[in-house]
Amino acid sequence: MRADAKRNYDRIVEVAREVFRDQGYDASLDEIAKRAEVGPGTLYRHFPKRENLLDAVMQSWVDRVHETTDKALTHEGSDRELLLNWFEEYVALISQHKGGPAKITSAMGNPDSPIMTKCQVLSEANGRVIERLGEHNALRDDVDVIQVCRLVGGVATVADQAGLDADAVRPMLEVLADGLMR
Amino acid sequence: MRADAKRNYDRIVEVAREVFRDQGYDASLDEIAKRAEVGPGTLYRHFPKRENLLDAVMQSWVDRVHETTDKALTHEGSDRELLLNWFEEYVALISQHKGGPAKITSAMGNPDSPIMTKCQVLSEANGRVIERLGEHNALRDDVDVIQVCRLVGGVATVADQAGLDADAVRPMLEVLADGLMR
DNA sequence: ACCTGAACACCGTTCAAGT
DNA sequence: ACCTGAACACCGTTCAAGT
Repeated sequence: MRADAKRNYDRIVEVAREVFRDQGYDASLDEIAKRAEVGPGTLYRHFPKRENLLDAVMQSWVDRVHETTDKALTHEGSDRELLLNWFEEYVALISQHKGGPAKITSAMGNPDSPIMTKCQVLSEANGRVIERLGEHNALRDDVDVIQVCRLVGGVATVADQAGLDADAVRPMLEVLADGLMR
Repeated sequence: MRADAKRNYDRIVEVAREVFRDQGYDASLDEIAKRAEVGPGTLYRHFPKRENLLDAVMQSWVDRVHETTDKALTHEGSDRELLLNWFEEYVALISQHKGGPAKITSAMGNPDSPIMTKCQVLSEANGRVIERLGEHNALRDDVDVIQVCRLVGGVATVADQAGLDADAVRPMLEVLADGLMR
């Protein structure tokens, strides 16, 4: 990649991260191009679909997912508390930007999505937690990782779109945790 | 209301019902106006916000909600089966149009939404089922009607946006049902 | 090879003119 | 009182011209 191309690429991603944070995932691409001081064509050259830009923005967020999962697995307390705590972290992880929970959760399990690799990161994180609880025989034996992603993602999506706070989300996650445990 | 106004109102709603069914809730209002053979201003006069049009389109659907609830309450079988069967009907009811589950579920509990009365119909329907199961002491005593609407609506939203079929939805509803029962 | 920015298409929304 | 449709603003997307 040529030096000026890389410079533009980085500027666009940096600006997009700010704009998505402030205005959500449906923010105007035109404004992102303007703020990054590039023509709209340049943005399209680097990111043919909006989701390609989302994927680039989420790149720096992968590390945080791993850290959060590591930390959740060291949780002291009952299996139920561990699971519940993880679900809250999961909701927080995918709710960084308005509109994020819906986009991420609907892409989950779709191999053609531009954000597929990010979905895999989340799916694997969930897998680690489920596996740990599986060692204790704490979960139903028919639980599917992707189903759990969709269930918790569904709660996050509703919370995001209805503007619910953590206090309103918690009891819903409790229902999920109870429904998933033996 | 003047005769020509009523005629236009009815035409718009009729056309909108078809277009929403074919293209989902995000269909172009311009196209609806064109197909109904009215100017865009006429559509805006009758329906200042898109959701006012949704509300009018959903009017004829209220009867079906009541019928479906009546039928679900006569279900022979265990409490769990009754609840599960009702959840499946609920998902079907709010999934008539693409984009519907998200709009309806995020409006749930918001008194300012133009589709508030439709949300109340759904909430009351859920209340009747919960009350019935409450008589048998089958449910946790801390379940809130609106939480149930959000949980089942969240599953419906994810299914709608990811294009999942009934077979993929069922196990998720089972988790919800199990999590809600004692 | 990459960028620019004019140009196009589409959509929501408003409002002056008309009946 | 209601309708019409031109007009405006905004946005995504493309592509010929330029470096």
